[in-house]
Amino acid sequence: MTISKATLKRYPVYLKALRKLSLEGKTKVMSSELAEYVGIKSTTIRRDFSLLGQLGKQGYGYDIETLIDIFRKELGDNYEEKMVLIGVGRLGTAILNYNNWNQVAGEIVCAFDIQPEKRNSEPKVNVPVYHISQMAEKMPKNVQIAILCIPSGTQEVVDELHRLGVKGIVNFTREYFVLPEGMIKRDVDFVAAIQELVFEVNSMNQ
Amino acid sequence: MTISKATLKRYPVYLKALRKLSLEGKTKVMSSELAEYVGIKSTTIRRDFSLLGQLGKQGYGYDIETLIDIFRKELGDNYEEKMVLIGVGRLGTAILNYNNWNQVAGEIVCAFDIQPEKRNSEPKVNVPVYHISQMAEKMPKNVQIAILCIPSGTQEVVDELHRLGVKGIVNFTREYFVLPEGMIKRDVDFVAAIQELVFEVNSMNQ
DNA sequence: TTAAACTTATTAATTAATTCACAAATATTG
DNA sequence: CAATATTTGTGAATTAATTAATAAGTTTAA
Repeated sequence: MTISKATLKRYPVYLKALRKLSLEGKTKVMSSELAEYVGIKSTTIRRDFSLLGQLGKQGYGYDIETLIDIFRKELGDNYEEKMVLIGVGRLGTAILNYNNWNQVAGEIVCAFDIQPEKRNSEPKVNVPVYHISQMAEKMPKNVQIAILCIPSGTQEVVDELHRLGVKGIVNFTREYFVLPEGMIKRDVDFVAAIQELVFEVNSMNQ
Repeated sequence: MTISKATLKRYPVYLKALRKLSLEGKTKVMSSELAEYVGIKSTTIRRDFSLLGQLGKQGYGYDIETLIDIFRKELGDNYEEKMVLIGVGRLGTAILNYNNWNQVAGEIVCAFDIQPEKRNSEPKVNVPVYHISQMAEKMPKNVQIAILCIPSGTQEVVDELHRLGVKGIVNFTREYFVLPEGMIKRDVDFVAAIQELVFEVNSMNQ
């Protein structure tokens, strides 16, 4: 069975909401309740959930802890995915630190930059930083995901990552690049998000 | 005429690619060429473009500068949207600086934080920072969009923004909050992006 | 100048995603 | 314990988005 892209995008949203509800002391939730919480129709939620099994109980609802466990498993909390970060600038550093706070889908094990000495001397940088030209030698085994925070030279880096067997890219760069066959990426582009929002807000006005 | 959500999300992608092409010295582009570049089917591209008018010429293609002009106008480069940023931590500071680099859909005019004195003394913070309790007094006129980078207390801030007439939120927080009626938001959640990617990469493997 | 080769724009067809409607199961109440 | 009220899970129907097919306009080359 294959889960649709649209559904896949909603799972992290559900997990986030369920954690919040759990923190508030709730132990069960109905699809209609969750629907109001996350702004997704209850019937869509039930459909999405049902793809992972019969998670609920008729006349009752869903047990929050059970759901969280299932989503954690599905979304990777238990995969302990090893990741690398490329480009330890302000944004890259923000992400490295962010990584410590929360329950994330794995951990960043090392980073690459064109100024490794400088980066390594910064107290906020909490993983070893190697020169970007040493990716082939220094890339740890079984790294499937790279987080890209460099302002330029993206294509070369992506091609090298591909050669080294990296499968997925979380892309913070604004540069365009061609994604090699067999790789997957997710863009995290807040400038694009702002542009969309400006467009929508202004078309809402008139 | 109303443009679909899916199309709206692609416009910033096109703009980004067109700028890159322009920078490379190209002056015209065919939909099939652009398709390969951005990984979107050419027919989808033509359909998306056609919603904004007859932008191309049969047998020729599209003039890149014309397209860029049109997208800039549509996406807000010319709106000079005034925005505020809330939460001047590592991530917030990264965004403030990011804002300087690129052509963005407007500018961040001021920020709010719980430690305004500290933030104002940091050299990298290039806009005035006010205490978050002073939003009502210090919020500039005509701010429609707020960028949210706070780790907690989100709901209260969002409700206050709503009262102050802010229409759109670019949400970097991971906390869940209920979006007040009439507001729009865009989530920029790289943890969610990673989780999706982990899920997809691992289901790709087997 | 004309015909062949292209490329967009748009109608029609297809595929993907969402929502409806209701059966099946559970909980609650008198 | 029986009857009623809930709430999930899922086929069927609907709506949204993408892709195919092709008509109409441009360019190029002989």
